[in-house]
Amino acid sequence: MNIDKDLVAAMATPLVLAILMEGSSYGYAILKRVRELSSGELEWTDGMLYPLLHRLERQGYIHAEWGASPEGRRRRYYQITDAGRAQLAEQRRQWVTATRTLGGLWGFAIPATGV
Amino acid sequence: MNIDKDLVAAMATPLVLAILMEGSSYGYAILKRVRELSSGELEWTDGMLYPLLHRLERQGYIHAEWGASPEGRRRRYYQITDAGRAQLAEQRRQWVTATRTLGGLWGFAIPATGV
DNA sequence: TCTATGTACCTTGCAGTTCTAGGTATATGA
DNA sequence: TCATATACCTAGAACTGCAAGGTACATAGA
Repeated sequence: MNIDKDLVAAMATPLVLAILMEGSSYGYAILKRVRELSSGELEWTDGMLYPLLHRLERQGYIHAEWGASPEGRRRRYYQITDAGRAQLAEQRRQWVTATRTLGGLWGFAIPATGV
Repeated sequence: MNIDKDLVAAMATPLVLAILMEGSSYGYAILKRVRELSSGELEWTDGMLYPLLHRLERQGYIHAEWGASPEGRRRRYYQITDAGRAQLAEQRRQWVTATRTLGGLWGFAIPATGV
């Protein structure tokens, strides 16, 4: 399928934050989770993800610290912060608004109970 | 509210094409329709819209011709083409996919019947 | 007749972003 | 010892979006 560049950009931040809501994680695992969640339709490269993680950290939405895998390879674990949770809620609200607007023209709607 | 830059970019093309599905229109009117549809939450400037219209025309999704308002002012009327209708359907499909992916994490879903 | 407001369209330029391409390193299994 | 998977990082070329600025005319009101 291949999702449009603009739509991928719009999804990037909420997707990473939402994944970190499931529990702390690290770059390589996030990359695999994205592929899994989108059934392979989102093909992020690591070169796209790492700069995003750095930016989210700079913005205070996530917090990072070094750890290690069971085999001893270094990993940089990320967890979502309070600011990140607030940001995610805001993005969710915006996404719903956008989908409502388009949905009105397209003939579908997000159920009110889901919002 | 103020919607995020990336989300605005992702909505732009489908929104314009969907508005033109309602019937041919022109720049200034499209701008007002966008405000109306989003209940004022999307504040596009004309400096954003006109380049977009030109791009969509270049891509063959819309067709333009000069006309005039009842008062005699020139207007550039746009109508959606077959390619534009196909593109709109594709974008709709992508939007639904994206919303499903995020919706799975966020706990809402687009009803299957609406797709 | 002058001014303000709404209608209507257009483009340049640069500030900002993005992601491709390239790099490092280690564990495991064949 | 070679290939593959894991794991992370960055420089900078390439792109792009949109704020700002420009033109023009109709109408209403002072």
